[in-house]
Amino acid sequence: MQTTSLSGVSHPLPVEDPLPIPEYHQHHANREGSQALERAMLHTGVIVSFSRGEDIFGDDDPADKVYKVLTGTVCTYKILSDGRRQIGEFYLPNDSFGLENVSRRSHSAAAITDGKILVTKRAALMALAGHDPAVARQLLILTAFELARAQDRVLLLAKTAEERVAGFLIDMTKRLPARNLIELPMLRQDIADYLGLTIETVSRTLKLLKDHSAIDVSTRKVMVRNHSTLSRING
Amino acid sequence: MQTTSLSGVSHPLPVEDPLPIPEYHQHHANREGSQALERAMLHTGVIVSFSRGEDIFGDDDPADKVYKVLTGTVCTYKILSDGRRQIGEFYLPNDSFGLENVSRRSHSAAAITDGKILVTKRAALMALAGHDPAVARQLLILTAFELARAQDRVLLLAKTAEERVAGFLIDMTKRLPARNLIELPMLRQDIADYLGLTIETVSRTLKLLKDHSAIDVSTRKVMVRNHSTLSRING
DNA sequence: CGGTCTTTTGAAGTGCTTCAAAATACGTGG
DNA sequence: CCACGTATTTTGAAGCACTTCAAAAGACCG
Repeated sequence: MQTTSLSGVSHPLPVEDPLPIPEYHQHHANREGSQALERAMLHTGVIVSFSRGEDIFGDDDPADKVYKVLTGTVCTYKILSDGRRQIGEFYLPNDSFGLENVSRRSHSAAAITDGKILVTKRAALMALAGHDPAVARQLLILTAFELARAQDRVLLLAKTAEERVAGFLIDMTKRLPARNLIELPMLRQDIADYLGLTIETVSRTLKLLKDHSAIDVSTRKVMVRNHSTLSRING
Repeated sequence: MQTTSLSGVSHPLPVEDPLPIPEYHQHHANREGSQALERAMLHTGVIVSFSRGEDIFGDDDPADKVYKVLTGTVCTYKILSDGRRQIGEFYLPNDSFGLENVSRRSHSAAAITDGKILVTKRAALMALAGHDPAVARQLLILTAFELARAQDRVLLLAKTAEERVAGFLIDMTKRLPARNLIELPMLRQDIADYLGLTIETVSRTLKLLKDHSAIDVSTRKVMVRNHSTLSRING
């Protein structure tokens, strides 16, 4: 297996211990087939290291690869005409991205933190899926799962600032390993660009949630004090 | 094949002439496999007639079926806590929906106009996909295509009212058969709920686009006068 | 510690919403 | 085909949630 680095430094990468898989994913990466796709990607793919802020692919690049986060956090984003940045999605360890069926990217992807991703040619995966139903099945499940994610995001963006922030935090508790302590890999600006708000509104809204005794906030950590309050606010 | 009606009236349904397929879809429903899934769905599925306003499935229903619009227009939607309705997506003839990987629906689906849909058990499709790679492939392509759609919607909702309406109209020109004359199957309120705006803002914004000589508007038709102006406004 | 980046806080501005009502389109029975 | 009642769309004026602009406070890192 090749190992390359976007920053030009090559990392010989030992195959690591299986990463802890959040419950969220275990539920979907279930039964037969789960390992088949994993093996297929590891076999045909390349591990790439990246550092914070680095671009992984650009807007309008050919969409011929599929990605899986091994460590670190990645986001897709697009710069709007007025200069604002909208983040499409955050991808945490074990999340796959780049699954959408387009010829060219409509988003860019960038690293939120240092990390490693597994990069696989889509065509190679499709070929494997063509004669291994387990691979095909798992690829479909992943894609259909990402679809549900994107649909939930459409709903989130229809809500008020307080509901968006609450929804974001609830989603994070489900995606991160520790249930009540959210260790945020991203900055306030990233959260703002994800929720379609300004950084000031995010800051003020977090304070509001804190005043409602729903959470405790520090710069990079959010402690969920009252999950039901948060859920109620989420709507 | 069975034929049922949600309105309780049974329609004996002759197999109709092949529906005109918009270019948009031809591009993706290409080559080998396209017919395989189509045949699979027709073979294992049921055709259901519905009339305007009727619900096709409800929020929290088991998500065990996949749908394809034959005629008419369908939308998925969710009622938010404050009573507002957010439309997830519109589905036009030949569009598939309900592909997302969840156990229960997070949206409801309803008919925007009278029409017919093809309803297939997801499990049946998955079983067929398990021993026919062409079916599996086409199912993945459809799902990955729907994913790209949903991601584009996230971007749309980040924009200004004028950009949203322009973007909506451009999308419609791509999805509907006639290129410059958009025959809207939905009401202003549906458009508003789709774009996360109020009906008043949609009305005012359409007028604005008309004043910019980008379009002509009547109640159920929009004529695109200047596609490049519309694209520029879209951002 | 000193410098820089990030976050918070405050005050004023604005794009969209809300509320209200007129104008128009639509369906239906006569 | 017209008249009438209802549903939809448009238009106007006021309000508000979030943004913008500005600056202080705090966090991070060599």
